Amino acid sequence: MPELPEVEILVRYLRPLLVGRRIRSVVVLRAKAVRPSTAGEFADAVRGAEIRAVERRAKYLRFELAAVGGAGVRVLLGHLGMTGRMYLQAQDHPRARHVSVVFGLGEDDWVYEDPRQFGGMRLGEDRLQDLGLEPLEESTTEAEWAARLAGSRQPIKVRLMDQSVIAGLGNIYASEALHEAGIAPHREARSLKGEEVRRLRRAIREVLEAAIRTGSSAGLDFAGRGMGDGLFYFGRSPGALDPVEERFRVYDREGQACRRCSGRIVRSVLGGRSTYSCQGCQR
DNA sequence: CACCATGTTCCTTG
DNA sequence: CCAAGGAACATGGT
Repeated sequence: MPELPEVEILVRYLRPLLVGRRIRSVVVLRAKAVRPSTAGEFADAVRGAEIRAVERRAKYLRFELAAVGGAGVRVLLGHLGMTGRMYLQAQDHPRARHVSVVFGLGEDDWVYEDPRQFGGMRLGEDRLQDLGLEPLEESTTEAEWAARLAGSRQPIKVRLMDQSVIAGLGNIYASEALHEAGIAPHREARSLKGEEVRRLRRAIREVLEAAIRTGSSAGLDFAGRGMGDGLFYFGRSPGALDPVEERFRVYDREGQACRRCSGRIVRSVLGGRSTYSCQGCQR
């Protein structure tokens, strides 16, 4: 479930369910999920704390925990990797196969599940240190964006996926944003004109906001057995439109026609990742 | 069996 | 120092 919009949607779902609750128990089923802490250290640090805030930074979930005595605030970061999910469910509910950590909240459990185990939870917020611009942050300036892209000979798409440059875009939305901006993904970052940087910045914002809107209004089933598109956990009724087809303009649409110009959508590989773009309207 | 997958980190090579 | 490429992580879908 992992790029910025999916994390934002998850944070909005979790926040009202978690803020004000106390973590009564912690069960670490996969030690790897809480590295570098040991399972014991992690559980001891979190048990008894009250959840004060649930936020997002880039693709990270950020939880503020207040210790029992109200002493200090501790930060817990979550990253979903490629397949991580989080949800609340009744305490006596049968546990899914790849659950990594269960936080007991009393009536129900806050569950972190991750089949591929590329994600994890960790104490402290060191990981936020080297992140680049937050794309939806209004206060970032045109000049900051331009400076981040100037000078680099890397393909613009690779640059967009570098979390120390702009934080939160992943493989899907990098392709989508470049299509929206009409810029070819293989272009050298430093070759973009001021006007193109402006367009790209706006396109990124639009694509991310549109994805958040779509997910927010989709009636997602966070705890369900994902039978949907692998991004959101839609239950899809037979004959219903494919949500991927509806939401993406280029991603995973190789060989199909562009909805904007009818050009061919092609797949290429940049930075080792599948990249989709329209031959007609991206240059 | 082969290949692909929303991410990040580490290592090697140039 | 930068950049590029590959492998690794672990599991599931087609």
